[in-house]
Amino acid sequence: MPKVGMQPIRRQQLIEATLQAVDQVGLGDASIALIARLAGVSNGIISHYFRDKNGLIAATMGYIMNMLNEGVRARRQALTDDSPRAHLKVIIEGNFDASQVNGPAMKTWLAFWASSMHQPDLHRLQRINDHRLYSNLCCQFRRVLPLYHARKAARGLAALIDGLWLRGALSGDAFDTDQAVRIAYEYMDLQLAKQHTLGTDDQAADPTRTALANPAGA
Amino acid sequence: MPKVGMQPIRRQQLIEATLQAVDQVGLGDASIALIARLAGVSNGIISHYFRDKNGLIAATMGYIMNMLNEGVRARRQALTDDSPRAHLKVIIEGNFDASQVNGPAMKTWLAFWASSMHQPDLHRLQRINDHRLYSNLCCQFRRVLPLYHARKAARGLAALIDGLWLRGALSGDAFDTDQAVRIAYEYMDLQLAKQHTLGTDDQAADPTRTALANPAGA
Amino acid sequence: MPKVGMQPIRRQQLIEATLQAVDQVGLGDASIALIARLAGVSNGIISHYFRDKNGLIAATMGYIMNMLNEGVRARRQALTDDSPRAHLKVIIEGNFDASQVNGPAMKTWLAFWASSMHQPDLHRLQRINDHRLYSNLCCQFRRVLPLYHARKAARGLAALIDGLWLRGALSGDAFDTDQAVRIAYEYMDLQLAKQHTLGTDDQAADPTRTALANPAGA
Amino acid sequence: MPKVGMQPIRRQQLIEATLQAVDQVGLGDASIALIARLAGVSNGIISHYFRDKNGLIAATMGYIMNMLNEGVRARRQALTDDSPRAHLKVIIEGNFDASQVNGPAMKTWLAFWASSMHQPDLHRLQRINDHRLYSNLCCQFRRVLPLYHARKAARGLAALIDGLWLRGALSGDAFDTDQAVRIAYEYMDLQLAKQHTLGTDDQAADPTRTALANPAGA
DNA sequence: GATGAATGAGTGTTCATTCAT
DNA sequence: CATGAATGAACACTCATTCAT
Repeated sequence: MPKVGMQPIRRQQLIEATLQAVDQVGLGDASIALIARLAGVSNGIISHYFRDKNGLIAATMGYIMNMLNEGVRARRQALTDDSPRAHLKVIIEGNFDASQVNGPAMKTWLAFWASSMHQPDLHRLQRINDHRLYSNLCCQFRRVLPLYHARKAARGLAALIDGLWLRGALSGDAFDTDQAVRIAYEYMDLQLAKQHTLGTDDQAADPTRTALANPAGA
Repeated sequence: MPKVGMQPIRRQQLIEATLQAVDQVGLGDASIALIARLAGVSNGIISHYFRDKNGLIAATMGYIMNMLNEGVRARRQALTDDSPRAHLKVIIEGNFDASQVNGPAMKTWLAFWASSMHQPDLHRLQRINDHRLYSNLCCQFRRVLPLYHARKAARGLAALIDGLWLRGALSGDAFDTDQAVRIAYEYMDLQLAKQHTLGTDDQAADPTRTALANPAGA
Repeated sequence: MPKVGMQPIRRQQLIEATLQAVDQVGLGDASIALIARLAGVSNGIISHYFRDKNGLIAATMGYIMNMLNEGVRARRQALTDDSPRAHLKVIIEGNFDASQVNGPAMKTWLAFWASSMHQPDLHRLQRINDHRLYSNLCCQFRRVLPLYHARKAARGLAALIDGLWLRGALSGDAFDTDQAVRIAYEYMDLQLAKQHTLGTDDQAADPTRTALANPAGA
Repeated sequence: MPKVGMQPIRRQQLIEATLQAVDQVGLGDASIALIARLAGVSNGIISHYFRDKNGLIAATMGYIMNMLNEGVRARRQALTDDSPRAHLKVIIEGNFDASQVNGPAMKTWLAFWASSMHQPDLHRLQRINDHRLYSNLCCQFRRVLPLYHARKAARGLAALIDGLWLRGALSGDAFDTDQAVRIAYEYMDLQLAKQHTLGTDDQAADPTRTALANPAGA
């Protein structure tokens, strides 16, 4: 029963079977045979749609990352308030979206991270994604904070988001999204509060720049 | 060249070879044959000292975790200042100890996390370790903060530490320990600063308890 | 050279290679690699058709047992005489059929028996087969003998058949089918001869029943 | 704690551990390590007392066979009646002695038979034992039967004894010694009864000789 | 487009054997 | 005598991949 236009359907079918397989047995034991069985297709078809197993895994990660970005994008579009705080909240919430805190997604992320340490193509994907979070956060903080502090705040908030996600994923219990979001909000607010004491003048506020501009310490 | 009393030497030798192998090719591709070759011993010896591959991996993780705990313990012992802030700094620094931010350790941690999602024994090890960090932090925050805030601060700082570590590990660049420590210190200080506005009286300070005690909002 | 519909061909091919391997080196040393080599296929194909080595061995035993049953069935079908004696002769002859007294079959049976002591699935197969011989014999003896004597005759003849087969197999020499059949016939006839002195009335003929019916010895 | 005169003790200790191991996991899985553990000694000692594993197994079989012969010998010594029937009963009973119908012995016999098909030294041991039973039976039958009939009776009774033993061993249930002995006795008596119709004159009684002497059938 | 037969290298693991202590 | 450390080949089994149909 060969059909035309099956490509996107089959691809989606196989990606979802991959997530299911990783959820059940982990990436290491998610064999082509298991994935094909879960998808209800033959082994051979995978190489037809995704060159090889790595291709399928990369596509699966791309799918999850796309879900993440979509979650943020959709929330941003629904936004009426254009304040930095509103935008930051959107980013935080998007990172704890239901699409990211379910079993298959969490297990796949962890496996992906481990693999990215040894597979250049996955590592590239990983860096892009990591940078996007930092960049989005930094961009918003920058609207109210001097560059140095915006960067530090963005680094901190990105790490806090990832850390909350990580500890939630590893706990084995259901993910407590509310608690995670609350902690992230608080950090965001503490950073935003600096705007009232610092201004946005970069040079005055950046201790490293001052130090570098005055190497003699005079 | 069989000798008696080789057990501790061989075990250490094999654990180090495992770290080396994981560093080079990842846990998934760290075969018994590769580890044995790196250790300069035969394949068969591994089952002699560690029942099977899982035993070796569990022992390797135990070794890394022990290094982490030792790093904190040693710093704490060298402490002259008994303040919560000093203790918290020790915990933060210990978590970014050189033994934890090198390639082999970082790759092993990531692989361990991914595996712990599907191996009950590793998961148990993982939960113990996660809880230790939280518990240590909470214990110190509790000395100056009401319980609710101490818990929240501990959860936040634990997540921030893990997140900073994670993003540093995944970056692929050399780990910027100073930057990580600085961001963690700042979070710690922001949380400790609450002690001047909150006191340590639990019930007054806990918003959830207040809300519950006053459900009608009167 | 992958083809469709190869399953029955390959299965038969592999079963015959297994018999050949057992004949050459014994079941203990009949490795997957050897069997595959004898069959002229790759190692991996075995798990494709028979889950694992046990599956192949069970299938091989099933094949031999089927040959045995077929041997009896075919002889029975060719029968014009419906007497118990004729049927018993058929069973005896079937058990010394050429398919059962050749090297591969004899060695496989012996190995199977030894294995059946520790493998529940093989043991079940073994019991079914053992019971079939007894049951078939008993059924025929029952037509002319009281139940108690029919059972005893069937037990004896089954044991004699198996014992003749066993000693023939272990001797190392070519199997002397004629001698074995002659001895079994004689036992059969000695048992059948009882019909003229006993009748077929169960209760009168069964010494155990008589004893039980008359416990006081009156 | 090296002692003198340990040899026979250690050998016996290891043979019993071998029987225990075969009973528990079968000969195929009875590793040196397991046997040594069951005996409470080190792996290496086995090669000290029995060249290698085959040596241990051969010694174990020799031990069981010796038990069998001892069982017959002891019963014969206790005999007051010197009749052929009494001697035959002794042989039958000895073959169903408690030392031969327990789990370890039955499993070891079966494994031994299977191995004897491919190991010349075990095969030799096996033939000697098989022949001894036949020879003992034949010797007694010969006292009252012509040679041809004595041989046939001995072959039949040997087969019946082995077959009863085999089916009992394979059944998985407790061995019903009484039933087996009863069936064997009956066969023995049926054969002995021929003495009243045949006499002991070989030539008159042997149908094959008669046939050969009279090839024309006149 | 889709199947599943077939491959063969690679895996973890077991194990009899050796031998320095 | 006795130990147990060490070896390394052999094992069953898995798996991504290929390809004729």
